[in-house]
Amino acid sequence: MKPQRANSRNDALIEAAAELFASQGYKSTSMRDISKAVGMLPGSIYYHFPSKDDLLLAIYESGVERITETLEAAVEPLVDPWDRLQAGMSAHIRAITQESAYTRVIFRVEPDDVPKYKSQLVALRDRFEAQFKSLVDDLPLAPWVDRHLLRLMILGAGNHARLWFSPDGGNAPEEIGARFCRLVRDSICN
Amino acid sequence: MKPQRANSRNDALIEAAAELFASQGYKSTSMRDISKAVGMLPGSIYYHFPSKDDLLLAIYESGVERITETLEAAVEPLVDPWDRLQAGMSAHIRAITQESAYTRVIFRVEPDDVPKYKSQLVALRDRFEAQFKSLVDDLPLAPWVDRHLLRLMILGAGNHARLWFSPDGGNAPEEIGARFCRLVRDSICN
DNA sequence: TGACTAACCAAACAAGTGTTTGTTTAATCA
DNA sequence: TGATTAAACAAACACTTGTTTGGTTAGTCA
Repeated sequence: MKPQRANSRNDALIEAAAELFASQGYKSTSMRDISKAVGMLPGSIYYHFPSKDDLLLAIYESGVERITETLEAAVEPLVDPWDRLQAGMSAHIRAITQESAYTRVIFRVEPDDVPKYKSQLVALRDRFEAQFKSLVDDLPLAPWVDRHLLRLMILGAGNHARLWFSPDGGNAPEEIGARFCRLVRDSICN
Repeated sequence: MKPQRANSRNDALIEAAAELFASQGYKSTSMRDISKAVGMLPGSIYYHFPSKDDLLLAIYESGVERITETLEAAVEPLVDPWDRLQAGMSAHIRAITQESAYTRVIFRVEPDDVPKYKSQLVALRDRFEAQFKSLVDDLPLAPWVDRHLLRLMILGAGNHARLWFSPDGGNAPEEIGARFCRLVRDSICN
């Protein structure tokens, strides 16, 4: 009466692959790397997934699902538009630097790396970025502000954190998100 | 009396490699791709460069030299700190989206892709990013503004443009740089 | 003219790639 | 118990990878 054994190995496989894709990138991770990490032979992976590309696609889908839910959960209880943006930016930084490997893969692996599923991967990324559209649209801004470009700036600032964030020593993701939000919000010219 | 023939082929080779690295990425570009693009056999490349890694390093160095000079030239004649920042951001966007393949490689290929020269590539990137440090430091800002994080936000916003910039249809790099700068400068809360 | 060299070709090399095939083991279920 | 199936192994396959080696050609220079 323990039919979960089946899924457990499948989960371990996808988890190990996500960890490697997130830390080494897609092209630099071989099926042999993955098989070694999960403790099976290279060919055995193909019982669970038809190809390396499909494996990544599955990780991407899980990752986007997680990040969208996490972001929604962080924003939902808040009312003030600026509070909501801050919570969103914090969740963004968290997903990119700390959270599960699934979410980190989304920002590490570019859709270009998998021509076969490029459009799907782009669409998945868009689903996440779209969440910021409403966050920005709800801000009480002067009419001349370019909300589209503001959203792109916010997303860019968050994505970039992957390259400089340091888990120990520097600030926590929540602190970074808060400070980013304050930069956007406050008048910063004298 | 035409000893430049030698360098001309060398330049064509590095140029072709830069074009491919910028558009396809480092791992996805093979020496055979490069050799085909420049019109020689794969092995012939090794007369000019000792390895693929060294080829990338040379491109990186040229790219950083170009972008730093371009940025300096764009900023140098200006005096007002905000004008200088705007010129810098425009140059950044230009280098990432349009300019020579050399500069685009810097933002497309991550140092992680070349473990052998990772530290050198990171150092080269830093040389570029350092230029923004002085641009941000010279801004007349309220004392509570986190200049370090502001610089990271600006760099992130620029780097991100690679993923959404459209040469035709959308705005020109200069227009984007100007609007980005205005977003940073103006108070955007009501 | 003859030695020298820059620049390349032609062909292979060893290692690594994603993937497939046939087989085995262990658990499930009638 | 016996048939069935999930899940993996063992071994190879066809191909691509960066790179090396030895030879060839054309131009330079004393």
